[in-house]
Amino acid sequence: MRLTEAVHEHRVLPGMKLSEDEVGDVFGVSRTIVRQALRAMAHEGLVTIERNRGAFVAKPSVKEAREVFEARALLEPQTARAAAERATPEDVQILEAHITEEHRALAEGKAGLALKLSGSFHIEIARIADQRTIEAFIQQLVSRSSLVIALYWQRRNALCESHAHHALLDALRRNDPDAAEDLMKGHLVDLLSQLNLRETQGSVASLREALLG
Amino acid sequence: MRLTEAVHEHRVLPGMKLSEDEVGDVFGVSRTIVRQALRAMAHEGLVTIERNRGAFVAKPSVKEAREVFEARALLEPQTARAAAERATPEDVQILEAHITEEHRALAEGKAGLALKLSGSFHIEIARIADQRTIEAFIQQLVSRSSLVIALYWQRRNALCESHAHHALLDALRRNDPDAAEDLMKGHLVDLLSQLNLRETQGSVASLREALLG
DNA sequence: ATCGCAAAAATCGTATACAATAATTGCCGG
DNA sequence: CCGGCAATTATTGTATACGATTTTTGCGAT
Repeated sequence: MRLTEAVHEHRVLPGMKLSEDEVGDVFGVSRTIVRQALRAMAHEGLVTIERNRGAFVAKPSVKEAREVFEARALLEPQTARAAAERATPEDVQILEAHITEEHRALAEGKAGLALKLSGSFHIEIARIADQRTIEAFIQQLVSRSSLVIALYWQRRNALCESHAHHALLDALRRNDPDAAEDLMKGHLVDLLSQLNLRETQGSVASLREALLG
Repeated sequence: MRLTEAVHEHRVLPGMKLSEDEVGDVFGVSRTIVRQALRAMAHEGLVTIERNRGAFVAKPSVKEAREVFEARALLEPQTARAAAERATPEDVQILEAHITEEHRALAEGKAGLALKLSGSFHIEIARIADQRTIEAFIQQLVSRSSLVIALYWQRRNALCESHAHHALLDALRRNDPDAAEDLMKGHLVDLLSQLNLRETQGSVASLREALLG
């Protein structure tokens, strides 16, 4: 859904209220549909719903941020290993395209889009590993990581990322499970180390502006 | 929700149709509420929704069954380790109560209830580990495991289970992370080994009967 | 008797209307 | 001038109504 993308691309920020009427107006759909979408997003941890108060973009706590990366540390290295065992040339090609897109987005200054693509790289690896169940979990974790990054990221440059992804791609191309597992583990540690896990409160702008701008 | 419990206790079986009107009648609520619940259950993999056809209790394929246990194998041993590091006497007491209830349910011939309690034992361990994110994943996996068991279980006796849970409880009581991790790993392997992962098609009885009986 | 097609019934998807709850505003008293 | 209470406004929760799609049923032809 487009609202999910807006969250992934940091066009709507944690804490922002997602009024049912307002979202419905923006997308030209009824509240029924909006409610469905919001509840689905709540299930993935992207929004929190407070009874009789409405839906808000989730603001992961520091503890939750750590939990997300701990869960990723349990799931992704092993998944990268399995992916390296199974990766075909077609898979490698798809991942290459992903990285290319990611670079282009960065070059065009679209940091939000680049972040979203960077996340889908991880999801694609789970798909290559042929683990749909784990893939769904990783998708959730990547989504929530995006919120964590919106809240706790220190640097503004995401250059380090692309290097790690390149190295992972190489390991998959060589069908080298050990390398893939280690690289993924290191990559996650790197990501976590670049977070500033202290309390901050993000600013909340206008929803309509963020979606239409 | 009560419908979720009915699935966990094998009172409604995989493949059974969950008509919105019928479920609404049984519980005395509107279709709106039923739809919310069904969509939530679909998100957890308990039911599958086919557009314009309705919701059905999910029938995990053999591949999906394997995936569920592979995911559990990635998450639960580490979680048991963490739980063993943190377990307090109160935690141990809660788990003991769980096992007692489980035994009583078995003694009373309520196999479905015993199965549900056996699942909540695993979830409780994640709670003790203080990992809410992973806890939510394990909850999903336990739910889906219940469906897998309904479809692929061979023996009718679940006695082996209680022994494994006892041993795990001991490891937690002794705050022995290594033992907890190994025991959990072995427990999951045992569970998987008792499944007959060949295609079967379960019989589907009447919904209203199953819920009200 | 069986297959195919058409009409009827049932069921789901979406929109809208009404009720319940929370947030806001304005007023009054201190 | 400030704080608290009441009425108003806004927003969500739930039910219901209508349209779309699918499934079933019944009839007729082969």
